[in-house]
Amino acid sequence: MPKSSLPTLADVARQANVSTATISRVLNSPEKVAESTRLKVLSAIDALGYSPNFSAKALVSNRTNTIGAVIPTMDNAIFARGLQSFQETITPAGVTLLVANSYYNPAIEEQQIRTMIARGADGLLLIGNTRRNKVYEFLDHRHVPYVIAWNYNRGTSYPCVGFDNTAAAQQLTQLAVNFGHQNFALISAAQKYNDRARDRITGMKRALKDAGFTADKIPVVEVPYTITDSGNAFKKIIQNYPDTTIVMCGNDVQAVGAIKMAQSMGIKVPGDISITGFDDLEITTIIQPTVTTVHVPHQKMGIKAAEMLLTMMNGETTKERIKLPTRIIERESLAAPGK
Amino acid sequence: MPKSSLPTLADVARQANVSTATISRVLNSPEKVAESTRLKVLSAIDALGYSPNFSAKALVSNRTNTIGAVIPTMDNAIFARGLQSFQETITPAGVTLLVANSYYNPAIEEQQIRTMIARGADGLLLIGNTRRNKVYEFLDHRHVPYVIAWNYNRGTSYPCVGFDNTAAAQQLTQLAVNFGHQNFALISAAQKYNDRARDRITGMKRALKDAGFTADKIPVVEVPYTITDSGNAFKKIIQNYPDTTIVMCGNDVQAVGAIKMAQSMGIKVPGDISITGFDDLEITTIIQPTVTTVHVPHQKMGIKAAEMLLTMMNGETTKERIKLPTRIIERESLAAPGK
DNA sequence: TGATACAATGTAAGCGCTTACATCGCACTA
DNA sequence: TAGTGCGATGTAAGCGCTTACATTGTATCA
Repeated sequence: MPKSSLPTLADVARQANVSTATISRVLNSPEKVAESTRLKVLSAIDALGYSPNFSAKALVSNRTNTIGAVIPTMDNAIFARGLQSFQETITPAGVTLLVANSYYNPAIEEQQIRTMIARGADGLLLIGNTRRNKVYEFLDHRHVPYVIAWNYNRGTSYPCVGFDNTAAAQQLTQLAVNFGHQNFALISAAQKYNDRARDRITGMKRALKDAGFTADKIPVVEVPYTITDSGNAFKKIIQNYPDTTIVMCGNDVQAVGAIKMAQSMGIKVPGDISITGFDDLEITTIIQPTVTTVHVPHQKMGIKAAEMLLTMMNGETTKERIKLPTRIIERESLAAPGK
Repeated sequence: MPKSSLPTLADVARQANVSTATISRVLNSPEKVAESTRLKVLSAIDALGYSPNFSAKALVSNRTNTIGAVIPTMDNAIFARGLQSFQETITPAGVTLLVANSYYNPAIEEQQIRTMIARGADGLLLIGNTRRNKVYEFLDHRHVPYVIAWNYNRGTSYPCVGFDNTAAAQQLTQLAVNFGHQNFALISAAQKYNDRARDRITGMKRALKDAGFTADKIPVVEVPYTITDSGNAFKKIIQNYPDTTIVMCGNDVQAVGAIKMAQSMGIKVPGDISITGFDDLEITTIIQPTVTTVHVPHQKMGIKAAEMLLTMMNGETTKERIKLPTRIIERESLAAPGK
């Protein structure tokens, strides 16, 4: 791969008959250079088609203008959309996005974080809070700013922008209780390495407990965020717990899977069984019945996270922690049992 | 942002009592170093928590192990999903992904491409073919390998991996003709800067012409890929062309928007009006009626593109051009008129 | 008119790494 | 024993840039 020999600062300097320092100044602090010189240099740059070597610049300035994002997967609308907003915010600041996926696996995530750091990322966007303390120490030690998004964690002190998964889930469950439901079942993503999923379950159980139910007896099925897996989970629930009147899902995709399966089994939603989602993805209004869910400000989260990171990269030590509001979206899939 | 003073090669060398060259060898060609020395060096590296400086390495080796992807937007499942597969393929090869969006705007795209190059991307993933020749010349001149994905273009010679949008659309339209439809209307994304959209329209019109229709008279409404915009487009079509029996959309999201609007207007799909999509997104099976569409191998495209790029980055000059097959997926939204 | 200040530019060191080339020491051979 | 070859290691020259410091030229003032 001979990247051919591209013109360097020295080439431009020769062409313009000035020193390399002057070229550098024209590029980085033009006000320090006389108008006439600047013009001369600019035209030399143009003539040669010069463009500064990124690596050299990064080496000496210790800045890459790159932010690394380590997200679970892009194949989930909530992250794709949030990342899009994130990017739209950092691009105007001249910062570029480096992306890696963890597949909800902390070991892989840790590896990816190290990769990002090794590549000189000036900042990091991280999702949720399921990782070893060692990682934070590592990051702090390297003085790399980072922001935790998608979850607002009490009891931690990392800069973060998210929302209270627990409270939102609790609130939604409370609503279901008010509708008169008594026999709950939950479908969730694997909780072990996913604090958002875990918090949602926690919130649901908390509401149930508050309402006087024996939360421990509520069936919880853990499956990936896919329509098929969730459909199967729903089927299993109905078979094992025929009294169930409501299935609450940790995510809209799972809710859709459950609804689809219900319909194919001849079960009416919400007539026979109510189903709820979480995230307020577009599909919740496409399917029939539309899905009662929790609206989450994904885009806003991406934007806020970006702004915080940008601030921190400028040396200001924001240890800000932003809790964004969520809200229950009542649609058709949740109703009183038997209605 | 004092990145604190991280240990350098020299530090490790001092600690292990060898020269910097030896450290470098241990890292890059261990077989050239004696076992005992290697162990000594490794433990020094470990003790110091050393990790090589990416910029310095890149500067001297002229390699960043980075691939840049310039896609229209991540906020569209087809790109998000394709990019996910793309990434899954390059990661094991030690290559990291740099992402930028063009928002379907060639000027922005060009800017982003230059940014990627300036950052030393070793390869580029580009979508479609709507850009000035100058860009290709620029890329060729810099010897940066690139792959055009999402469209297979006859008449060009760039390495690409895609599918024949024209043929697929033509085939789908042919099917509609066979069903007996006579009054067509099309909903598309803006064609000007989107060759995929353009090709699909071309294919549709070609089929219509072949069937003896006056293709020029077919109404075509251009709107963004959103449910709302497409719904409005549908409404407009119905108002202006009440005889319409089928609305063919350039994308599944648009099809969903049209169906939703039809239903809210009391129009039966496909009874009163048939509607078709393109891409075979998941939503096509969630909505009722399910959407007849064209299946496109997004993931495979991402994987193939990654493989090609990886090959080219190793110096092999694959000018390969891969045309992936598509296939019509017949579902419920297309039927004979009046059925 | 000579001293002073400051704007414009140049000089050169050094960022952390790779690698061509030089050096060293030892086993092997004649 | 001297000569040869080779594996293991060291030396040092850059890669292309930024920037502290040095230098130059010119306007300003007493």
